[in-house]
Amino acid sequence: MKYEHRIIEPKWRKHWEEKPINQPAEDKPKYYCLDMFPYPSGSGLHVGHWRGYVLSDVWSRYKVLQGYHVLHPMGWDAFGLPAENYAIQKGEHPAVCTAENIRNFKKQLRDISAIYNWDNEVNTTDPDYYRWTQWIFVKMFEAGLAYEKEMPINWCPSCKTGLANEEVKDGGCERCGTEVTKKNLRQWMLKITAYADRLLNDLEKLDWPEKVKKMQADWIGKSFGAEVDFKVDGREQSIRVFTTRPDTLYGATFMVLAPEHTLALELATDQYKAEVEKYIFDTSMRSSVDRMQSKEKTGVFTGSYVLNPFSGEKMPIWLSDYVLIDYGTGAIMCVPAHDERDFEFATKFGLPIKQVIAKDGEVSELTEAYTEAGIMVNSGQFNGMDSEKAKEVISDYVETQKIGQKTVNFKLRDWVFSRQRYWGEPIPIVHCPKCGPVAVPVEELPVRLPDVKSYEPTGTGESPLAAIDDWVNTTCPKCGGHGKRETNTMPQWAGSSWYFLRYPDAGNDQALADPEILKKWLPVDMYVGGIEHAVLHLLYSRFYTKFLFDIGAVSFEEPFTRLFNQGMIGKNGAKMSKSKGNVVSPDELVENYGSDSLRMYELFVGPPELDAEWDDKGIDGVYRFLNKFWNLITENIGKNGQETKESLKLRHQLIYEITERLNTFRMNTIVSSFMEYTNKLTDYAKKEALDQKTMETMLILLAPLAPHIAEELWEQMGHTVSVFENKWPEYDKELMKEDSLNIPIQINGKMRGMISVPADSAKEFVLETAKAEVAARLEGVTLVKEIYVPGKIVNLVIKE
RNA sequence: GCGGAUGUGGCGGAAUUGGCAGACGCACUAGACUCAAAAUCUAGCGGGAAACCAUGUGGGUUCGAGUCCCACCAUCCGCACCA
Repeated sequence: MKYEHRIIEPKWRKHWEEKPINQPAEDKPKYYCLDMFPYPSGSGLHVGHWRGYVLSDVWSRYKVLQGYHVLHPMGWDAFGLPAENYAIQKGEHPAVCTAENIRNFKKQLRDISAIYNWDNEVNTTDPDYYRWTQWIFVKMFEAGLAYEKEMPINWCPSCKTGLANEEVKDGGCERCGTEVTKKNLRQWMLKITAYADRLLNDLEKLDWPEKVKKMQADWIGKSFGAEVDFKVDGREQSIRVFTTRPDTLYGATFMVLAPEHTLALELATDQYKAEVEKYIFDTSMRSSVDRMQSKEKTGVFTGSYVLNPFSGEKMPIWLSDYVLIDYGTGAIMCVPAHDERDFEFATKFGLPIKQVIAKDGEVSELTEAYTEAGIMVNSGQFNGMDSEKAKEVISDYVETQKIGQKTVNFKLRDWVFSRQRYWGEPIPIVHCPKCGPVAVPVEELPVRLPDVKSYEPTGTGESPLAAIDDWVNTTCPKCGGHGKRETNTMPQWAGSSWYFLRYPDAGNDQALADPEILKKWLPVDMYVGGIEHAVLHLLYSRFYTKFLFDIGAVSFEEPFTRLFNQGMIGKNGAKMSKSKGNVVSPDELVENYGSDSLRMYELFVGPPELDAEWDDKGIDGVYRFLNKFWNLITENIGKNGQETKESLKLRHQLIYEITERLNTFRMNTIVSSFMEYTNKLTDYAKKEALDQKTMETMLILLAPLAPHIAEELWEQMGHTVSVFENKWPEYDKELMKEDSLNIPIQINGKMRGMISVPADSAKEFVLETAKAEVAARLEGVTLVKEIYVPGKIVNLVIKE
């Protein structure tokens, strides 16, 4: 007898839609389980997307059975480049394709019967939604956190838009891989750096994978040190550098400025002017990728000197592109003895190397930079001091001598927030010749995205919106005079940085969400999604949440309490993608095997946090299992089996296995446990019919994984309410115990036999039985030691 | 270069955290059923004739190591001149 997934799955899908399993109740605690929402692409969902969605659905259903009222919503990250590019390619308006794609995605999502709260659906392109995306921007503008700046930014020549630093990977565009160039553009920036410390410090509160926390911490890149002024020889001017190693100040023998440094040209003496000019020009022509790849040091001497405030020595000033203009002060003091890069530079250009830290206080011939801590030498009054201590002492000294100050530096840069593309939220700003940039009053939001004839990117640094004169020209909200609308749009991240706040109160037209409702549901208890957003979406969302906390719009500072990153699914050794032609669509699998089988295979394919290889044959295994399971239960319904010691034991062992593995997110082993125990119970059922309670327990445990089959069998057992009305069963360790134990016997750590003894046997008895079992091997040897680990193993140590 | 993760049969992977390595499944082999095939069922399935050898390699700790420690190799990921 085969189970008919084509009949029972639609039946229960319909049933759950009419009577949701996840009913609110006064006394139920809340649980907010969230998936990273997809952008609705034209190719639909593939089995890789399903993996995360199945995980979160299993988790949600488990939480329902544990008595929580679960919020498990879904929505659409529908603005942005992918949607727009797809629309351009199809020659349809993005709004049209997006709506169509959403319909398709929704149908697919329904097919796994994920218990999404569709009443709470959000769509970032809905004006009722992006009204609040714009509202947040206005609030940031009012707080001085959104500002305009003209500066060289990362520009993708293929996407024809500016990018945030976070969107550049290996010198290429995060979306399309095209090499990023620099372009001088007027930009809207968000001052995420104002939150650097909080974004860093609060990481420790989060139950997130260490890897993601570390990636964010490295991205924020906080380092402690000092800024120190070096007087230019023969001038009144001085140059400020940042260093994390004030302990090496005595060893600074030269200085290097970034070629873009404002003083670079000015410092060049007549003799060196031409060379300096050439170097500055050459550097400006090099691409960032080129600069990144060749680490061979280049540089040029300016002819000028600074004076080392500690040693008093004259230090030549050089220019080199290994010094970055946008970190620290764009100038460094060079200590070749104790910094690898400086050592390389000094060696190449024949600059002096002066050791000021030595391992044991003994100066030695350096063949490479000594970068570790040690004892101070050649450092005047600080000689003999531990260098770690000297960091502190010399920093203090710098401050008291008023030649600098202790400083903290971050790698994090402000967020380039404007995009020169059509399909995004208009930035709600009017440029007034008299008042400057003025925010559109919040009661006039949303600023709707107008229709436009050509929504293709212009590539000029202007967005397509700039071509719509009657939209661009407007009145200044402040003075009523003529003004022009901002024509840049927001990046895709704008809508996704706060969507999790909208779900619990998706229809609210008074605020982004009701504070009381937010208080109830937020923060998100479990957030499931891919690792690719480690420093993009996840950092931006944390920043938005902290800002909204500061203006009193929300009452918590971190949006996602727990994060789980599922691994990617690949095929033929590659990530699934349309271009590689290795995409496996779930639709056919649902049709042929049913959603229960697909769900279980998604779990069974491998440890959820690791990447996995899709095996087309693999789903056969879980399909066979579900058939076996079906047969086992249907054959035992109505047989009136009685509970036995054996069935009670197996039942409690099963509850234990499933519960513990669920709690630790070892989903692949849940499926194997289920298979194992189904095999055991099938053997058992050959002798003795399964009792009611055992069968019911099996169904409740299976329900989160394979809800349709569990629900159907539950009904066939005679129940009239859903299997999800049950409480998750509990196990009793006493009842799990075996009557007899199989104890392996080792001699000198090698397996030599096996005995079976009653579970409560005394040590002496076990050892005697064990020795009798391997008696032949004990003849003529000395027994040195007898080890018995209760219930586990016997090891006899002998000497020949 | 720096940092992190991973490494177990033909394949995906288990191993109660130091105690029977290879659970569970895929693939494969043989048998049953069938005119035949599919499906299903039964049995087998790391290597070796065996003693034994096997968890990337080499050491170490331990009565006992896939698990702990040291060194190395390979693969993947992140960062990449951040002073």
